Amino acid sequence: MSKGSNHPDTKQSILDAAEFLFATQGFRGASLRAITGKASVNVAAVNYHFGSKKSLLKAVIKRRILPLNQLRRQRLEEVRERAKKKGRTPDAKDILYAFIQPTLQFRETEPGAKEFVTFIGRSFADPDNTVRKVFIQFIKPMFQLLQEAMHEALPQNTHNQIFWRLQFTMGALFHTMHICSDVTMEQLNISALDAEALTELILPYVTAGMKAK
Amino acid sequence: MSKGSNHPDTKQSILDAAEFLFATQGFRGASLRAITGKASVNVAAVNYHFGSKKSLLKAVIKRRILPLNQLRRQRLEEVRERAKKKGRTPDAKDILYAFIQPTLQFRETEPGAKEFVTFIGRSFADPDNTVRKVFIQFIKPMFQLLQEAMHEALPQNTHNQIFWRLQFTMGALFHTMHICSDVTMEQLNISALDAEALTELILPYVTAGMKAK
DNA sequence: GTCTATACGATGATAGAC
DNA sequence: GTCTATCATCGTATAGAC
Repeated sequence: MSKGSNHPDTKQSILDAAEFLFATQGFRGASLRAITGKASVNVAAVNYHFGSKKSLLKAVIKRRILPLNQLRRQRLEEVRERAKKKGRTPDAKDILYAFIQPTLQFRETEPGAKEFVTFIGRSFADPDNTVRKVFIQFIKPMFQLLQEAMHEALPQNTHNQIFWRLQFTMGALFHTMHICSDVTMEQLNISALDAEALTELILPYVTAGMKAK
Repeated sequence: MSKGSNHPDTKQSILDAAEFLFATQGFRGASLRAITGKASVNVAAVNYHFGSKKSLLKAVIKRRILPLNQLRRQRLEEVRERAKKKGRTPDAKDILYAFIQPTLQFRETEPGAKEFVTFIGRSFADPDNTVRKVFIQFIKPMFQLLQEAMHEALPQNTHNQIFWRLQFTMGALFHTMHICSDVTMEQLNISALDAEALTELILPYVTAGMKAK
């Protein structure tokens, strides 16, 4: 029997290993050799299946973020529809919940998702331009949707104000997401919290922030 | 005359170049060759003057953060003293202003500080453990001071609540700091704001967040 | 088609001779 | 202080085995 061949699905193994290592070591810090080593496949397998390290990054992000974005979009639409039926403007808190809850809940849905959440929490601040670009590409349409919905909820606020306050909200959320990585929790001496507890902590904060003054 | 010798201060030149490149390319992305090239000194000068790349990082951070932390500490003390004299508890907004205003203002104090602010905004989320560790080491005592002051301002809130809300605040602030880098501003199509405008935007948000419910 | 072994050229940090 | 050598490690390309 050979060393590590006959994988049920090589691509999947690579994606899983890459997701974990990107999250813990960063895009630059995770070498293809480390990734393929963890996945027990050959070094060249990445280039065969994905073409390049950059394309692998895109695949890692895409696999998780497309379903996540769809869920967030659907939740947002529900909030807007419900408000419309009542002839009212949507509530800021409901909009924020529709975006934040699926994000934090996602950690607990399937194995590996935890690492992914840490990773995207860091991506926006990643020093590597490649990572930031790919990430912004996926978050941008979601952010614009959020902006529109929030403008309906807070019509008295200027576009500029809503834009920046949503940025602050993203900052708080991303920070929470990457702080919840095992390594960082240890460095800061925090005990673990589940998605529900985290949501209950962050939601009043960001809602009050958005509605301030 | 030789190519690049006879620097007024080699160490200073290296620190400046490293600060800029760490901020724009990240710790891993900025090679010693790029740093010494930008500083017009020999490749080996870093190892001669600082010992290693890691020690250079510490020096870069230390140079700016020690005076910044002292200023923040002093501002915080002033707020607490002023409240004590009046026989009242300090106001949450004043505490947050004492921490945030010097941070954002710092960008405009001296050349190079702008890059530094971007850099520390990113450091907390840096995938490289080295960077995170050094950064946490410098921010931790400041955070604890903030926590104490905030507990005086909001005695009805639990320690856990104050801890997390301050984390959200840090998230919003850090995100703002690294978003204000020239590259990211371009990627997001935002126009530049000065420290005063930014402070006026973020302060109501984080204050309302801290006081929520 | 899928996967492995191996090699290539570039670039990384650092150390020793001067 | 500088110059140069060293040695590890990077992403990627290729040739061939199953």
